[in-house]
Amino acid sequence: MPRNSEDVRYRMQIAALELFTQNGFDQTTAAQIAARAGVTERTFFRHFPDKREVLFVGQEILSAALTESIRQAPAELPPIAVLRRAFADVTPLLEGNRRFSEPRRHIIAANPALMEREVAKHAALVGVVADALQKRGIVPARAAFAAQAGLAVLGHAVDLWFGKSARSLAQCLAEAFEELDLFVAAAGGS
Amino acid sequence: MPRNSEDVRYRMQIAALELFTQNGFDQTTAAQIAARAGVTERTFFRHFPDKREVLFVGQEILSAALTESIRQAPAELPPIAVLRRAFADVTPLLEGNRRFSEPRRHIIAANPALMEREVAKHAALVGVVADALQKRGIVPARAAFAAQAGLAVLGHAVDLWFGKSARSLAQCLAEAFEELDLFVAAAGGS
DNA sequence: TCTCTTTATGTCAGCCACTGACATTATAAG
DNA sequence: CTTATAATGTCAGTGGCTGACATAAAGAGA
Repeated sequence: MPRNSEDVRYRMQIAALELFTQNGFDQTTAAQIAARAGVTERTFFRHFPDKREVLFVGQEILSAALTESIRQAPAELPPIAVLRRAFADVTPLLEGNRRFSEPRRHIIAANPALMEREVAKHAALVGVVADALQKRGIVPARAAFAAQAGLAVLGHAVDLWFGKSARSLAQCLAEAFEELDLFVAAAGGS
Repeated sequence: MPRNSEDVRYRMQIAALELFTQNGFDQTTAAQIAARAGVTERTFFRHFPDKREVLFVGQEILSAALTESIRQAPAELPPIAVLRRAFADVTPLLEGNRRFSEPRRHIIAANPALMEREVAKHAALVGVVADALQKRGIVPARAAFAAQAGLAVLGHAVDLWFGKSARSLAQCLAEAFEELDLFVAAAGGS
């Protein structure tokens, strides 16, 4: 019965990426994005609660995927191993989205309001992951800490991946976890 | 030569707190705040870059005070001790602002857009503190970690302080640091 | 093929956050 | 009592975002 709503949504995301890259976020109006996608401004705001959110829809998919992987992990695994596994599980998802997430990064980094939203989304993701760990019986404080540290590692891995190297995301993840190990080992000193 | 600009700014902050508490953030217009302070909407936006910011001006003072205390701390102190000292230094500042920070908390907690700003400000504060620690010769990774952990302790202390107890902020800080010690000691197990 | 129903979209009016440009006041220095 | 300076007032305008109602697309059933 419904129209092809997914398609419209996708076209608006693409249009937004193009326009934001060309002219910047502030210089692009919601009406322009909608027009390029062949719809009306009103339709834009029916799909996205605000103009910024057109850049952050993928985050929820990642959030759900991580939660699911954590839920299904073997019961005997310690928190860090659970996260390692979860990150490996979402690797294809992240790799498939690189085309979009790379310009997205530049757009966000260039705009304070978008940085604000990004930070908030990150905090929310940390909370979701911490909750998922808690449901495995891990005490809240340790779950929160593991979530924070784990997502820091994931973020670092993605940073490496977006660097000019040709390494795969899986390799970058392995490197990032190794750096964490080195850091923890070195901290034994003081 | 200038008019009493500080006074106007202060009146707008008070007016905003009152109106936000009474009617909520979204239901209060910038023009209403300005009118209650005896000025124009335009003047409001000359003092605050946006409507939310009227609730976040104190943050910069705290940020500056912390940075200064960290800079002046004895060279031999380890990061956590530096932060402990800095938090003690800003205790009177925080205690003097309790009248405002308490309603502020409720207003912010009730509004997602304000929570977003709060999270961003917190992240910025962590960055500033980490920088200040770095300038004392602490390596970036450890400085960032100490800043994050330290501000978590401070936040927890303030949470305790805002609880229904009659404890002083200094007492709450001591308790929060003790909890950190216990947590670290317990983590020795795994 | 023709309804009929459901859902997405179009249209329109309107509020409010925020800004630029220029005029006007208050304050303190002389 | 001037006068220079910084703060405020005034006004018009843009754009984000919303509610209400009308319209169009697409599938289900006759």
